[in-house]
Amino acid sequence: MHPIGAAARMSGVNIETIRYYEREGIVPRATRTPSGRRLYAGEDIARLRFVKRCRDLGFSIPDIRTLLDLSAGSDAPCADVKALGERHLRGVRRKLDELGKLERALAELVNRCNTGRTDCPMLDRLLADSNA
Amino acid sequence: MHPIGAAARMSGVNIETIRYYEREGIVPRATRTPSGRRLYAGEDIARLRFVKRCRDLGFSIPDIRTLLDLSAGSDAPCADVKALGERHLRGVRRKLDELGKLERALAELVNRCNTGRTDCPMLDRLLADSNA
DNA sequence: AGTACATCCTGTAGCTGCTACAGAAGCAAG
DNA sequence: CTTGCTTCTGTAGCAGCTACAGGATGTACT
Repeated sequence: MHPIGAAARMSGVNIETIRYYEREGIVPRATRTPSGRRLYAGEDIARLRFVKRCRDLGFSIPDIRTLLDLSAGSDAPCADVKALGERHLRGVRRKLDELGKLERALAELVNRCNTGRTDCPMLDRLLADSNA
Repeated sequence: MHPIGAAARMSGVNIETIRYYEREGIVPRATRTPSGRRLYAGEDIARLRFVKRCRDLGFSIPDIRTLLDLSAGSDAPCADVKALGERHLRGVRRKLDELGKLERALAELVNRCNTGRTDCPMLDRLLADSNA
């Protein structure tokens, strides 16, 4: 059984975030020492690591709750997990697309800027009356 | 002079957000009718549109403040604008890169999932002890 | 004049997912 | 027994809005 600092190091989730997850019920309330300090067993740390990996993949907290529920159920949840993953993937791809467009627009604006001139093409564009 | 609803339609910034921008000092306090309603002139709406375009390009509120200051100054700020744009562009590219990695990792996980099996490769991966 | 309805006002609270304190207490080593 | 690290609870803050509540105002129609 490890105190929260060790659990943080082992899971990669920082201390404050672990406490936050506990408050939110993403991880169960940790057992406590008589003085009230949290203690984590291997499976608790595994769960933290699971949450961390999901977060690193961009899953939202509600999605992670669902994934945890699915992983706890005894039936075969692969279809549900896959569906959730695909939905999330579509969201990621949409964002990627939007960010790509944004990058191109921004790069074009910045490229127009030839330092040393009095007027600024980028500002002019941003200030323009129309959207054309 | 237009009331806030018209200003919102014309600028593409929604009403609550306009009020928020005023509170935050991103746009100056609008003139009021005797009864206290906001009135917007053409230049006010242009400023809102400027802010909107910057937001659409992903600039932060503090950055937009800077851009507004630069556009208000009488000297040639193109170098500064360009520098700010490039800094932001680097951030966008970094995000794009991270999101791309995430997309690949997620796609790989989802692809492993062949519905209909009892175990779920994606869950297994997320639950695994190691990071390998 | 009355009335129905849209628009607007201020002020405050909520969203996401943490992060950062403050102030107090416990714990381990020398 | 003191020093210094860790942990505790509870609360507030971040970004950038968005969504009320509860009230006032404006406008159009009868």
